[in-house]
Formats: sequence, structure tokens, C-alpha cells
Amino acid sequence: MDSKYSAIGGPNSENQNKHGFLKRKKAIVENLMIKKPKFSNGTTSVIEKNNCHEKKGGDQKVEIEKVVKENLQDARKQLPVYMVKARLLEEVKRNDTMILIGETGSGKTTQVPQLIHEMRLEGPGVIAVTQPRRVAAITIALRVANEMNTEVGSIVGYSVRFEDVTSNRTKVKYLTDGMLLREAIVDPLLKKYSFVILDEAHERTVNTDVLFGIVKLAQKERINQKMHPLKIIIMSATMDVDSFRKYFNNCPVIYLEGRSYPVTIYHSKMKHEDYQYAALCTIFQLHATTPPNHDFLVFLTGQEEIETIMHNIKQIAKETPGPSIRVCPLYAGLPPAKQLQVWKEAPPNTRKIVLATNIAEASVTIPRIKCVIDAGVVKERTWCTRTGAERLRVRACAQAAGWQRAGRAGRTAAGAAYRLYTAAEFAARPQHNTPEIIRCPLAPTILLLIAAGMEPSTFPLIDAPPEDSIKASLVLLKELGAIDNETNPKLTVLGKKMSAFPIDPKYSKVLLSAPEYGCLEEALSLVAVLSSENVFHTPMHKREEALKVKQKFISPIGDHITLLNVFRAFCKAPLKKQWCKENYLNHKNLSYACEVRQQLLTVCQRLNLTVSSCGSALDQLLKCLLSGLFTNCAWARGGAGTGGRYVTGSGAAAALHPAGALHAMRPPPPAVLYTELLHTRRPYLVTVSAIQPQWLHQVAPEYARRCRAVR
DNA sequence: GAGCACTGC
Repeated sequence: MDSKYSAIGGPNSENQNKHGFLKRKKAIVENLMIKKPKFSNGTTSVIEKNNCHEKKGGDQKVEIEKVVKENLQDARKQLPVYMVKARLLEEVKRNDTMILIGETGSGKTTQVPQLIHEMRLEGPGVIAVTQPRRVAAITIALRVANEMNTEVGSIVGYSVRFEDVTSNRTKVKYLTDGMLLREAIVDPLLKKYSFVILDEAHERTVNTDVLFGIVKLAQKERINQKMHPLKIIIMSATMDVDSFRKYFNNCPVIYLEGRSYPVTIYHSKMKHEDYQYAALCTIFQLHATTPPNHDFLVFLTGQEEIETIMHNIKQIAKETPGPSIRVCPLYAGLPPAKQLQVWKEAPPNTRKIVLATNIAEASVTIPRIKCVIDAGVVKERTWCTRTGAERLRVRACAQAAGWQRAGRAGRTAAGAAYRLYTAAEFAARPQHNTPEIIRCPLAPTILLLIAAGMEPSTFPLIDAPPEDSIKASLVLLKELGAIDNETNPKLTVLGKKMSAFPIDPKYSKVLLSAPEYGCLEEALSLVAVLSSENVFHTPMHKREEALKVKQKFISPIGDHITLLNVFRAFCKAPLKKQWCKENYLNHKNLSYACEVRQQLLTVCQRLNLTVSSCGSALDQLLKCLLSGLFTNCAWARGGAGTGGRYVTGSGAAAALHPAGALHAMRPPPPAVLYTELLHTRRPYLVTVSAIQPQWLHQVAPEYARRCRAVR
């Protein structure tokens, strides 16, 4: 390694501290160095053990429970945040808003709400703690309930989509930020809460960014109206503190020391043209020089890349002496059963190499990783305001992501991180990723803001999206009939109903038009599938077979009816898991679509919509779909024989995606309705159905006229 | 005739 990498953070480096080489910022209010706790990792396993032995004799159980509780309390008191308890509570009492910066393991997420509650600082109100991910909201609530010796759903509860485990006794409520946002539509002043704690703020998801504005306005308005005050706590890992502080009127910032282990960071000494090749070289160099029980975690960009490198590793390993290798892929699209491999310990004298996307950066934690190899790239989705085209491109990731990835090697012991790029390249990268709100379609967010009674033009966002992006979304909402005008938008009756659905406004429009076309039954299923993830699972090596099996679902009308066929067959299948496996379908995503459908049905019933079926009159369903997706039409260009070249309503050229049901159709349909315009190697129309050109004039006459002028 | 990172209501 020495020949190719140089370590940063030598004795004179400002990046070094006494915990190791991982960069940490200096404290403004507090900077505490905390000793390692006695029960750093034992606590959880004791709890699990206890749960497993629940049926044991009474006395023994009590005995075990007592030990567990004592250990839990001991462990709590060892947490960095617990040690600044007095000071922290003092600051909480004194300030309405504060920022809490805490590294992994500082205990801020589990302890701060408990400390506040122990002092009854929340008064008659509830403490809300938001998380970007639902698994986190659930597991943290369970843990805190355990620490407080109560059942989850009583004093401590959680609320995520499809699941509300709270009661009127709940005082500490963990919820996804999306969930709090939906609550804000009904109650923009968040009256039931006396504290709102926004956790993982550094991730800068659209939802947290919008919540910043909501809580800021609610806090101000509650003072104006002389109501009980709203206290705000922003919690985050190291981040762009200055901009956060400025946004929250120079509120105080408290730093907590983390509890992770030192990670030594190495940079590549020279630039690599091909990071995949560099990754392979580094893997085998390290394989030859480190003990076999050191697990590796390699950060790559996507499924295809991971599968390729996995194949290469296996080939090279055959001809390489030394310990054997177990390669584990990890990306979100992988079926859960296959993801489980990652958490299994490798047999003796076998090295585990995990090849992961950035799912391993924050969403999941893999134990025992001693060595991180970071290609320094990420696949990012961007959106073109003018054409509505989305593009996935590989980009260099920000410095913050580099630190986050490196930190994954120091979760359970000291480790090392090898960056496949030079220190100079790293220094030239932006400190933080572009916030999501800058690069995504805004129509859903803007509709939500208007529904919550906010004014989009003056709503305080920490980073403002491009002007034309906001404008485009307002135009779309006007065309959908959700708002009355674009300059001073007010919600229409239709818009109010649209905001009741937790889906893209285009799709809520489809559902609300469905009774008119007598197809709500079908529309619910279709929209549920379209709002979920891809239901087809196509492993690279079994592509042919997967395509063959898919044939039985395919409709000559197009992909939408094909999806409907899949969904209906899934609902009827008795052994769903097995059936999905046989048909190369993603069980998780189809089950999710079922839950979404149920939720959408409930909203429809609340709005008194008539649920009827159009039977075999599928034209009705497509017209209904067009009522929400009328901006997604494309027309065949240059007549027959041109092999599916199309131009969209916004003038963008694109081709039918080869995996689609209409791709082989000759001649290609003169007009199509597409779900997505996606730019990969070329611009493609994805999930497409054939329509009659005159339908657009019937369904959206105003748009059709404007669109013809452009074409 | 290609290939989609990650979340969330």
C-alpha cells in the first residue's frame, strides 16, 4: 500500500485529533473528549438475549431484566451527551432554537428527547423527533421505549407511513420527516408539539429543508399569537454549520464528541483514469497484506458496476494464493434475502468483501468493517426543467460523503480508508452535496406548501431552487387545475383534494378524474404501482429467461396495461413470494404497491369517490391516465420505418425504451403517453402506452393547443 | 435493442 498511498493527517495536520485521523471540527460551545464506554456494544445483545428467553422461570427473568436495565442505565450515563446533561438542558431552557452537532454514537438522537422529558420541559406538549428514514424512526423509538422501561406506543411512540404507534399518552414521538410534513398541511403551527427536533439535518433531503421553513414560521407565528412557544433543535453530523446558523438567526451551536474509533485515511498518490480497475488493484493489494478477518467495504455506483466487479474479483481470486474470498453485493434493488449475506460473518480464513452503493453510506450499518475502499463517485439523478427529462449521471461525490464513507471503517474498531483519488482531487471537491431541493421536480412540494397555507414565493428555504424550476412547477399545477393562478396561487377545490393524496399531484389528478371515466378500480392499482419502485427484477446473468417470463403479462397497448396485468396476477397469486421468484418480479415492491393502493383507496372513500371498474374498456383507463399525465405525450416523427423516434410536447427528441412493450411494434404508434423521460445513453421514453392523438384534445384541450404551437 | 443511486408520504 505504501507505494501507492500516502496518509493524511500526520502529527502536524489540523485534521488529526487524539482519537485518530478522522476530521473533526472545533467546538464553539463545548468540545468534550469522552472515554470509551464500558458497554459500547454489549448492551443490545443482552436485550436480544433477554427477549429470546422470555419464557424462562419468573425469578430468573426478573433477575435478567434487572441486569439489563442496570446495564442500560450505565450505558446511557456513559454517552457523551449524558455527560453534558446539565449544560445541555440549560441551553435548551434558555434558547428557543439551537443546533446540536454530534458525531455517530454521541447518543443525541436517543438521549436528548429523554432528558427533555425527564425534566418535563415539554409541558403539556409533545416532543417530535424526525428522521429521514422509516426504519430509523421505528428502531430508535423501540430502543428509547426500552431504556425508559415502557411499551412503545405509550410515553414513547412512532409514526411512519402505514403505521402509527402512538397514543394520547405519547410524549416523545419519533416520526419520519415526511410524516410531520403531512401533519403540517392540517396544522401548520404544529400546535400539539412543544419541541420539534429535526435529526440528520445534514442530509438535506427535500423534506427536512421544507420542515426548516415550516418550524421557523410556526415558531414566529406562535409568538405573534401569544400561544405556547415552539422549541426547535436541529441535530446533525458535521455540516455546513455557518449557513444553518445564519438561517436560524445565529442560534447557539453545541458540539458533542462522537464515540467512533480512529480511521486512518490514505489517498491515491496519482490520478486514476479507471476507478473500477483501481478498485480491483487496491482490493487485491490489500488482500495480500492484511489479515483475512479484516472485512472490506467498497463504495461503487450501481448494480451493473457491482456485478461486473464481483465477477472480476471471483475470476482473479481463483488464480491468487491466500485466504479465500466471499463477495457480497449490496444495493437497494437487491432482494432482501440476498442482502442478508452482508450481515453474516464469513467462515474462518475467509475475507468478506462488500461491494455497495451509497446505501452503505448512511442507510445501513455493516459491522466489523476494517477497511473502506472509496471510489469517490456517486450516481445522481438530475432533472431538466425545460423538457422534464431526468438523467442519471456518475459524479464525484462531495467531501462530506468522503468523510461519511471513511467513518464506516471505524464503527467497531480502528480501521483504514483508501480513497481511489488524490488528496488534491479531494480538496478540489465541494464540501457538501447539492441539496436535493435544488435538483428535483418541485410540483409536489409546492402543492404541499400551498395546502399548508404558505406562500411559495416568500417561503424561507435555506437554499432556493432555480427560479425556472419553481415557475415550471407552478405552470404544471395550474394546468392540472390544482391552483387558480401562478403569481399569487390559491388552492382550488380540486387542488385541496389533490393534496390529500400522498403521491405526485399528476397521479392524484388521475385518481380524481377516474370516476368520470368509470375506472377508479383500475386507476388505483395502476397509480399504486407507478408510485412504487420497479416491479421487474432482472439479474444480469438471467436476462433472457426473465424477458421470456415477462411475455405473458405484456399487453399490445403498452406498459401501463402490462403493469396492471402484473399487479392483478400478484394479488391473485396464493404463494406470493414463490410466485414472484418464478416470474422475476420484486416481491417487496409489489407488496408495497398493495399497501399504497389500500391507503389511496381510504383517501378516495373519504372523498366519496365512486370506485367502479371499466372492465375491458381499457381506453377509458388510458384517457384517465392522460388527464394527469397530459404533459407526457410524444408523437412519432418522420412517419413509418423510422424505428420509434419521437418528439415530446416540450420538443425533446427521444426513443421508445427497448425494454418496453411497444418497442417491437411495427409501425410504431403515432402517439404515445409516457411516464418518464429518462436520459441514459440516449433519451428514452420509459413506461409507455399507445394513445389516439385526438384524445389529448378531448382531455386537455388548452394544453393540446399550446403544445401544437410548440411542435 | 438497453440497463435505475438513495429516500419518503
